[in-house]
Amino acid sequence: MASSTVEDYLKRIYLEQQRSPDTLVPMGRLAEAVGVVPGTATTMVKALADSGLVSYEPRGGARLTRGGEQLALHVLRRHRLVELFLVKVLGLDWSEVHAEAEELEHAISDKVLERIDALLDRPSVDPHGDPIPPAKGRPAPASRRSLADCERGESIRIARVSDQSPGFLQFIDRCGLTPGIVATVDANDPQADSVRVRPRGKETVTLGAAAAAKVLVEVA
Amino acid sequence: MASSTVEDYLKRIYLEQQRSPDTLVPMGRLAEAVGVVPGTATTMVKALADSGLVSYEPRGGARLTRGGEQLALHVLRRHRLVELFLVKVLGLDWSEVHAEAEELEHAISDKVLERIDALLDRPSVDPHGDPIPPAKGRPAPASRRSLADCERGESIRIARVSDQSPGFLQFIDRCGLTPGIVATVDANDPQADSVRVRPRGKETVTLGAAAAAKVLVEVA
DNA sequence: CGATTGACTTTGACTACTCAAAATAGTAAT
DNA sequence: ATTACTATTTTGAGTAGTCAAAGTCAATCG
Ligand SMILES: [Mn+2]
Ligand SMILES: [Mn+2]
Ligand SMILES: [Mn+2]
Ligand SMILES: [Mn+2]
Repeated sequence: MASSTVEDYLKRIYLEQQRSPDTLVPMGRLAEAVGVVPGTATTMVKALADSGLVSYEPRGGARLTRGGEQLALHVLRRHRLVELFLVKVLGLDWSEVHAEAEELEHAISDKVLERIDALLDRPSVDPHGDPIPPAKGRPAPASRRSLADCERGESIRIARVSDQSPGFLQFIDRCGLTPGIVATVDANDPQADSVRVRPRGKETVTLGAAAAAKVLVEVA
Repeated sequence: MASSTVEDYLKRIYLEQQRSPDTLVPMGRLAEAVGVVPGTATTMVKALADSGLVSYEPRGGARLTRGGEQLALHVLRRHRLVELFLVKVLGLDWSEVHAEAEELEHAISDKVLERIDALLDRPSVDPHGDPIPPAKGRPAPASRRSLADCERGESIRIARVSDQSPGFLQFIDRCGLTPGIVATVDANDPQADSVRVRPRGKETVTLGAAAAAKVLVEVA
């Protein structure tokens, strides 16, 4: 059985790998993501390599093996199903479920997970729009296009919000830019470093480029 | 924050204390209950004593302090609410929820616990008939009288089953002796070391004294 | 080329938890 | 009052995970 520490490392490596595919995840990045000092990450990754869960190149970085990826996806599946469950069944706010799921993802058995999946009617995305990995196999690739990449006049649908911090999620909520919503891009001025967007039926909002980059979209 | 290990020790001490009130819990008993060797329990209990959660008398045993008891009750509340939740909301069998709750009891936040409590409509007993400790204060004292203590002809109600092992619970289920059921005692022969009992609307069943002692009752 | 810099690795130490096995202290029996 | 038995405690060692700080590597820059 993988400890919850190991599960968190694998999940983190997976997510970092998604952000820049075909590259090794450097130890500094991983340490930052997991919340430890770099030396700790090095030590841990060497142990993971010994268990065959990652491959490790000294001074290069780490990459998940097939086995490590499967485990990471299983953790991610638990995390995201739990998040959706907390929102849909227990009525928590989408801004607070990430922290809850961070613990619960390690305590849910396969049996309970299956019940949750059934109760939610086999959902495919979590409250933040992130794809829920299937019980086996890889998840559908998620949108990589953000509001910051949109042209003026485009009509798009909000797909995911890639920042889990409660404050940002609450802000997005107030703007009405939650996943699923259709919106039109009123302006995108690189010089002004900002994007103006109008969610259907709501008022126009202006986001700085950094914020806009955290809101992923798909064609409406 | 108390680790899950600490939480389990405290819970175990509490439960052993319930079984024989006004006595210290000896280290052998505690070690057995927690699933470690006696030396480990001694070490741990000394650490708990240093944190003020238990009082410890060498070669006597341990007892919870007020603080330790509160923590133990909080863990027990989570454990039992989770059990009921798993049965009522996710449809698991009462014979399997104990093992699940053993993990989940350490991962549930106060907020989630409150939602579960509300969703279940502030229940007072878990699927095995054990009282759910209130958010603050002590739980109602549970019945201590067992089927083995009943007289022939008595009409009683099954209150709790004090053995959480799946096999025993499934057996009890088949007999129809689940908590809440009313039954009449057909015979209780100390010589035969067995009790015959007839659950309302079901067939008479015969239990050995040891099994009967694990089925707690109250006046019907 | 050599020096500087910044990321990475190594080392040593610490906390939390555990077991095996030896030492000890009561208790019970001779 | 010894002796024997049993529960408990102590000791020594090991695993998992972590940090601080010192050491190393390699890329970059003068
Ligand atoms: Mn986690
Ligand atoms: Mn999410
Ligand atoms: Mn537990
Ligand atoms: Mn129970």
